[in-house]
Amino acid sequence: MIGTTGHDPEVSLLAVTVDLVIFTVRGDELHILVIERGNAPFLGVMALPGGYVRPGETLDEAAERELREETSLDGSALHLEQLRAYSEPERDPRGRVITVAYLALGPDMPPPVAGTDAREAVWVPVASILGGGTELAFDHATILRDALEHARSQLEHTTVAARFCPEPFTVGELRRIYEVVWGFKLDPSNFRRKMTRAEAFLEPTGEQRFPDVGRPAALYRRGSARFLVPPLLRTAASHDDARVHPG
Amino acid sequence: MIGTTGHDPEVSLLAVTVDLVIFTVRGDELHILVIERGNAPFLGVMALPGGYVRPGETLDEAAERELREETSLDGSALHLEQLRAYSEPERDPRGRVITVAYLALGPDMPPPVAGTDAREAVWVPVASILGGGTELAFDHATILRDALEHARSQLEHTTVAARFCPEPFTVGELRRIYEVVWGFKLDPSNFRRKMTRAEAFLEPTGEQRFPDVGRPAALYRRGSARFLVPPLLRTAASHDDARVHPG
DNA sequence: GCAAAAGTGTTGGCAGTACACCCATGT
DNA sequence: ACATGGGTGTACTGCCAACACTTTTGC
Repeated sequence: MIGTTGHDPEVSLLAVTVDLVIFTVRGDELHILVIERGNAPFLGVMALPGGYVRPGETLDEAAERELREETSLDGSALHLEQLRAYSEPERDPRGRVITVAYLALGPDMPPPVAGTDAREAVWVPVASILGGGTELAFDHATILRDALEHARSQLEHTTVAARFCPEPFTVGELRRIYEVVWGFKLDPSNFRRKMTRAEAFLEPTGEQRFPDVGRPAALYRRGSARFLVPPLLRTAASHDDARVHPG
Repeated sequence: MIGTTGHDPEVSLLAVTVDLVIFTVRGDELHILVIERGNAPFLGVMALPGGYVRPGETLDEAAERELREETSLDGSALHLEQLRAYSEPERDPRGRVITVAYLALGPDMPPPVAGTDAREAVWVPVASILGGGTELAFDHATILRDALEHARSQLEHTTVAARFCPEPFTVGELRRIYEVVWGFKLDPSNFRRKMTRAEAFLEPTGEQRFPDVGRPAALYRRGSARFLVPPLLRTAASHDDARVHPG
């Protein structure tokens, strides 16, 4: 059915963009990097950073390029991963544009650069977007919801949570990442047991950090493992109460 | 950095295709549907079914259309899910073509249609491709590997395995799906316990099936649940061997 | 024909493990 | 206040045994 001529298929060309969902943990809230649009449509509305894929580059390269432009951090410092493609014909009022969404996780970063291009980038709490306090352009709210669920799931089975922590870090800091992303408290004792028993997840430095208050905490670096075995599952029991973000 | 004119961004248009990894279980082997290419490049080489995305349709619609054309089954009978995009500039020798891969799971289907278009579709054991016995065009072998790993992971956490079974089906048939896709034996007792206890996974019909040999088995239909809680994990212990009972 | 064996599905029990929950202690 | 460590009861699961139901085989 493709190519009714039987010779040259009816190749339709599409505009392709990449859009980035860049998560970080600031304070006790999950944040995402958004830009204020400087052009129509959605002039002045917040949107995910992104841009068109250039002829010679892969999608991964385009995502890394956009990430560098927005955060002035090289991709090696962050976890960057393709999410999925979004292709609703009406998702962009200018015409047919499909986008490939990427998920990026990183430690709390320096204030985003705003000088190199006309767009102003800001960190916004994810809760204020999902709660309706901040609108996102296009279908970017849908992409954000998918990215959040994917990130929450990734924390169960992989070691990416450590990418949120500047090295070296304590077990308590890593636990706070889980609590902020998942939205509920974890038992410190059980968490420590699982994390330290997981093979090649946490690599002890032998040093300690002395906080303003409380017992000193052992410091760790990221290990070589990419998967967390056994996984740390979000069980039904975990959701009981103790929401980090009530209301 | 996008749009050096500051007004009209340098929009590059790309050819976009969808490619389908259609899995089914035939006998005791996992099979995939492939077509023999009728045009250059890779003339005569096996490839994943797929085709160009048309201007008005979403990627999902394009994937469903290709699926219908190749299997003469509507999408409602199969599980169809987007995998990810592949975008290496050199993946297609004709020029820049990015593809979005889809994963389809379904019961053993009627012989694929070969008359409507010039392409001949055949079921091939996955093992013969991964083992090197059958070559695939483009980067389709990579896509297949990714799809297989994704399918294996999906069986752990979701109820998609039941999509391989024509209704009604027995617990033993469902267990064989897991064994074939994962490649090792499962304990019948434990498997039954987990599956029947999972909420809304298996819906008893009250009927029985009388096999050629052995005790009659209770028949079930797919329940409404989409996720399998608690998950059925591929633990290290499960990989022991292909034997049910050691010794 | 009848008994035994073989093959598959189903049920239940036992033991080891993992985890949620709680408590204790160090700094 | 927080990190760390340990202990206990419960739930889950791997392993195993027994039983149920049917067909096939042997005599």
